Formats: sequence, structure tokens, C-alpha cells
Amino acid sequence: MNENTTGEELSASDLQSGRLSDFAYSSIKEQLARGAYKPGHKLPIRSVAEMLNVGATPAREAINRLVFEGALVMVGPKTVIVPHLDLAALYEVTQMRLALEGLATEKGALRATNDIVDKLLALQEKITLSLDEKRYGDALHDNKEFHFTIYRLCEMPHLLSTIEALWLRVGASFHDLYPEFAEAKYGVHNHLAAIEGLVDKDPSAVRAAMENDIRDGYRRLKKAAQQRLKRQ
Amino acid sequence: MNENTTGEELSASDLQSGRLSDFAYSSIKEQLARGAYKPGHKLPIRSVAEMLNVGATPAREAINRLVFEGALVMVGPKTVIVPHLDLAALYEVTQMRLALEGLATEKGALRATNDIVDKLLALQEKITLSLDEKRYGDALHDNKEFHFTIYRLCEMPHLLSTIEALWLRVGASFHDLYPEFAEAKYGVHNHLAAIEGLVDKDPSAVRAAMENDIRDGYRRLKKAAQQRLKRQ
DNA sequence: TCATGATTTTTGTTATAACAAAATTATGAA
DNA sequence: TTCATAATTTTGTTATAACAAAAATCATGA
Repeated sequence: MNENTTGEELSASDLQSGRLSDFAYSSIKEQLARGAYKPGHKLPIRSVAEMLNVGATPAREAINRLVFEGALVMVGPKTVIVPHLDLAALYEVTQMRLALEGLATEKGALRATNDIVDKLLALQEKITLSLDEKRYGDALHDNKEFHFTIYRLCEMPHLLSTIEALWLRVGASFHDLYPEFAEAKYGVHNHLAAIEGLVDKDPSAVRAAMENDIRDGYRRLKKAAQQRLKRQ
Repeated sequence: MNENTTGEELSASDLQSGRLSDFAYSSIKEQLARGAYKPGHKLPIRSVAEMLNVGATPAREAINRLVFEGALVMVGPKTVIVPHLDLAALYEVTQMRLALEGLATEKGALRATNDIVDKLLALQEKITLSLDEKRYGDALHDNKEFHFTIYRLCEMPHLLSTIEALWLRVGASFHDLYPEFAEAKYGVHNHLAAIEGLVDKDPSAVRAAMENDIRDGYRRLKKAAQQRLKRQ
């Protein structure tokens, strides 16, 4: 009974892991990554609990964890919201991404097999296609998969989960900027350069390409955010 | 009434923050950093709750948070323990430390005032003295303060808390190795080089010195851990 | 219209009990 | 003794109620 036949609401029975806390955490996280909530949206424990059909304890735990990771922010002793645009935070996250994703890239580059390279090429084709058809959600999804396919190569689990938390953090506040951000076939050149570096067994080249990708993304996101802030 | 007149047990009233979860988290964290528990020691929720005179909910939250940060590990669905020596984990943490602490150092170096430099010099003197008198606990404490005095300069709060989690992680598993690790006036040279770089307004020199410090520590810790593992 | 204070509602936190499942101990046979 | 299995205890998780405090709402006055 793993289907939602009615389609009326989410249910904890949809998840294999027994822990409702994890279910709540994943659910909120996914909605955040999809931009389901606007910046400033409040997330009270009881509302979240009701929405997910769980008690207050798992909902509270999930929310607190996301606050700790920076994907949600506390703006008062009893109010957590989806974070607003914050250029200082974007800068900080970007610097951490450069350091950590650069590390993961360089450490894992030499372990790339032919299968990995093929997978990356296929992903890049999908990304280009999605961009042409203006399916930005798909493009972003595959872009993430492209990055993490490379990062997983180094086999450093804690590093990986830290990087994931960083992606979630920028995704939460900046999701609504992604259309403007993604329009210009962002990243194609850098991704291809990364693949080349993997084939050539040249870790620092791959790292440079990925860092370039991160920096380009930062510049676009920053520009879009600044325009948004001025317009309002 | 902020004193523990009886001295018989810890009490939540010792903390200003209203949240018992935070109290529990800080308490366990401090004990971990002091090496109060041997690797392999079990931390069941109810025991922790009783020890700290709190309910199961805050104890559970604190333990789970420490597991998530890697300071404790789950070895079964219902068993969390203080982690054993694990050279792969030490390597991973060291790589992340190099990336993140290097970043924090470089970004903050130019903001060092004369007061900061004086504070660092004073700390270094204390460290040397503590080492001479074999007060390793004090030396470690001041060593940490030395590092974080530099890292705080960059004013990147999330970066700082991520670094703190890394320190806790190695502190928990490797605390009992610190005596052997610290004997040889470890770090003096690197610390002095870092201070020089701050005075010279040379961020990459400071970064290099701090990275050297981290690498030296890693080598010593690794050697001590290997000897320990062989002996057993 | 706006500020200010009082009132009401909402909200986070925590202790607790109940349940299911894991960990531990006891038991028995080879 | 050693290993498998059964019985027992311990343990993590969750829903819930109660409480205090914060947030929202309303009323009142200028």
C-alpha cells in the first residue's frame, strides 16, 4: 500500500524509513528545493505536522534540523520562515561551495570510469535539451545530478552531506530566481571542460572547471537578485 | 541561583538559555571534548536524560544532533556510541578542515587588528607554558582559542559553525591520543608564522601557516593512532 | 490615521505514557 | 564449551497534554 490513491494529502506511509522525523525532513526539504514556499513564508510546527499527518515531535525535529542547516531561519523566538534574499549569505555559501566542491572534485577526479563519463555526457545532453524547451526545473535537477555524480567519486560521506546542505541552503532562498538565472544555457561550457578533464585524468583541470561553474552561477544569481531587489 | 551548591549533579538551571535541548547538547559536547567517555561508550537516551535531569525529548534531540554532526555514531538502530578510532574519517575531516579553515583564514587575515595580534601572542605564550608543565588540557584549549580567534575575523557565521563541528568530530574520537600527540611543542612554529603573516598583511602566508599546522597535527595524530591500534 | 496598551490566540517546548522493535540475557541441545 | 533459540529487558520513537511565552488581534485614545 505504497500509493496515494486519493491524492488528497501526503502520507507517512509513502516512506520506507520507519522514522517520521526523516519523512518530515525530506518532505519539507523537497518542497523547499522546489520553491513551494515563498521567502518569508512561516512554518509553524503544528501546521507542518498537520500537513504531513504526523505528530508535533517529528515536525519539530525536522524544522529545527533545517534551521540548523541554514535552509530555514528563525526571525523570532517562535517564528521560523523561509529565508529572504540575502547577498551576504549567498556569498558565504558560494565561498564554502568553492572550497568543498573543489575538494571533492579534485579528490575524486582520478576515479572516473568510462561509465561515469558516459553518464555525465548524457546528463549534459538532457540539460541542454531542457534549457532549449524552457523546462528549467528539469534542467536544474539534472544539473545537480551532474555535480553530485562527480562529487560522489571521492567517497567522503560527510563531505558530501555538508555539500548537500549548502545546495539546499541556496535553493531555498533563491529558487524563484532560477528562471532568469538559467536562461542563458548556463554551465554548458564548464561542464564540457570538466568532462574533458576527467577523460584526461587531470584533477586540477576538473576542479578549475567546476569552480568556474560555481562562480558563473554565483554571478548570475547575484545579478538576478540585485535586479529583483531594486525592482521592489 | 546560578550555583551548584551541592555539587552532586548537573542541573539545567545552570544555563541561561531556556532550551533544555541546547543545555543537553552543550553538556554532552563538552564532555565529549574533554574525553569523558571512551570510544565505544554507549549513550542511551534515558541515561543521558537522567544524568542531566531532563526529559527524554531534549536528550534525544541533543544526541541526534551530535550523530548528525558526526560527533557520535549509530552502530545499530538503537545504539549510539562514541566513535572509535577511524583513520579514514580522520583523513576526511582533515581535508575538510584544510579547505574550510584555509578559507576562513584567508578571508579574515586582512582584518586583524593590533589587539588581535596581541591576543594571539598572549595565547601562544600560554600554550608554550602549558606544554612545558604538561598541562595538555589547557594547551589544547588555548590552541583551539588561537585558531578560532583567527577564523572569527572573516565574519562568516555558518562557515564558523561548520568548522566547529569538524573540531568536535575529531575531538570526540581522538581525545585520548592528545597527550602523546601534544608532547613535542606541536604548532609553535606554525603559530608564530601565522602571526607574522597577519602583521605583514599577507593572507596567503597566514593561510599557509595554518594549513601547515593542520597537516602537522594530522600526521602526529595519525602516527599516534597507528601505534595505538598496533599495540592492541 | 496612527500609535499604544490590553486581550486573545497561537506557538515552541517539555515530560510522559504507550508501543514496537532491538538488544540482552537465559536456556537448551549438541 | 559453543551455538542457536526463546524469554526478558531495554530502548528509540511518537502522540499528547500542559504550560509559559510570544504573536496577533482588538480596543482605545489622540
